[in-house]
Amino acid sequence: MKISGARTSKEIKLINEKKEKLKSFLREKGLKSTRQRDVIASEFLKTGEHVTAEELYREISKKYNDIGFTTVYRTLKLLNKSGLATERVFADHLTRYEPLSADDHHDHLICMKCGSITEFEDLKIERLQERVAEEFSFLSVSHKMEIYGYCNKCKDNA
Amino acid sequence: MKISGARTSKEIKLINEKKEKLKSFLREKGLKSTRQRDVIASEFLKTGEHVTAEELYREISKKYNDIGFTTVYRTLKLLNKSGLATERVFADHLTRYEPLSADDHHDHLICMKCGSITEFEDLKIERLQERVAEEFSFLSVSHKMEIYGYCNKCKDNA
DNA sequence: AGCCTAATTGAAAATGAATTTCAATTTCCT
DNA sequence: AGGAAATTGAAATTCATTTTCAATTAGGCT
Repeated sequence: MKISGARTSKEIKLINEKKEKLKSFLREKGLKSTRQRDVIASEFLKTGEHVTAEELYREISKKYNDIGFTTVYRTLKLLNKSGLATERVFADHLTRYEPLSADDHHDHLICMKCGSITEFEDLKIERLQERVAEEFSFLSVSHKMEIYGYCNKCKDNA
Repeated sequence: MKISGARTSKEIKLINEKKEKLKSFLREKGLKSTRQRDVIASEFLKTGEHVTAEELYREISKKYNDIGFTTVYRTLKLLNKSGLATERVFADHLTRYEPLSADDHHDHLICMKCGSITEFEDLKIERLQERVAEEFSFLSVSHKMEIYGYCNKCKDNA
């Protein structure tokens, strides 16, 4: 999990934009900006990965000892509602969150041995999905696609 | 849930073939054929739907009052291992099972309002998925794809 | 700056699906 | 039929998720 480390100024700018978006969302809904929400959003946006509430909580606990699991859990739900995160459930049944940008529609390759999750995006597949939905007169809102198997590292040992 | 009702002789034949396949699997593994397993497999294969263990248990309870939930649960796991069922988790986090034929690779359209699940199959998408896997030197075993949105009935009321 | 109300926090409890335990029962091999 | 091994089902357990509730905090309003 990539929590900290060097970051380009572009990445930092994006994160700050997202944090502003969260603040607007809170103001709009009459909710409050708190230190906890700020810390959790920052750490979450920095990970860029598919974290569970538990994982993010443990990571945050290393730096802050006064932020509880429940708050991390609730803040992730909040980020989801505000459009900054998506909630996903893979085959292990755990709820994972990942930062979401408006125009990003990626899918996942999931290694059944080491559990690594690799993202990919394929516009042709997207278009075919839209066509399928049309065919069934279905109004598509979102989709998910996962390919399960063995990653490059694990397939040799399997 | 389509549990009973008129069935073509072709459907009946297919179900019987699958039940034979289960028996071979049990024999092969040194496991036992029991009345419960037979009833559960029959009812499950007849549904042809995406049932949870709970749903199938309730359905079976209408006819049989001596088959427990645990046995239904365990038999579904067994059917999964024997290749007669697949286990799937959709966005509601529940584990669902559906009868599986060797050459059937379908995906799902899931209505976010009424919860209806429609199957579809698209060979072009399949091929593109394989191509993506190759690109990442990933050995693909299975995939799942779900399109979430509103079905024909629900989209008008939404 | 202080007040006040509503929102937030976090520990603990509750929920609920999935899984395991265990004693009684059943299968099926010999 | 006899016996070892597998199966069953009720109940207990596990574990992630969600809710509860009393104490705390944010931020609009004087």
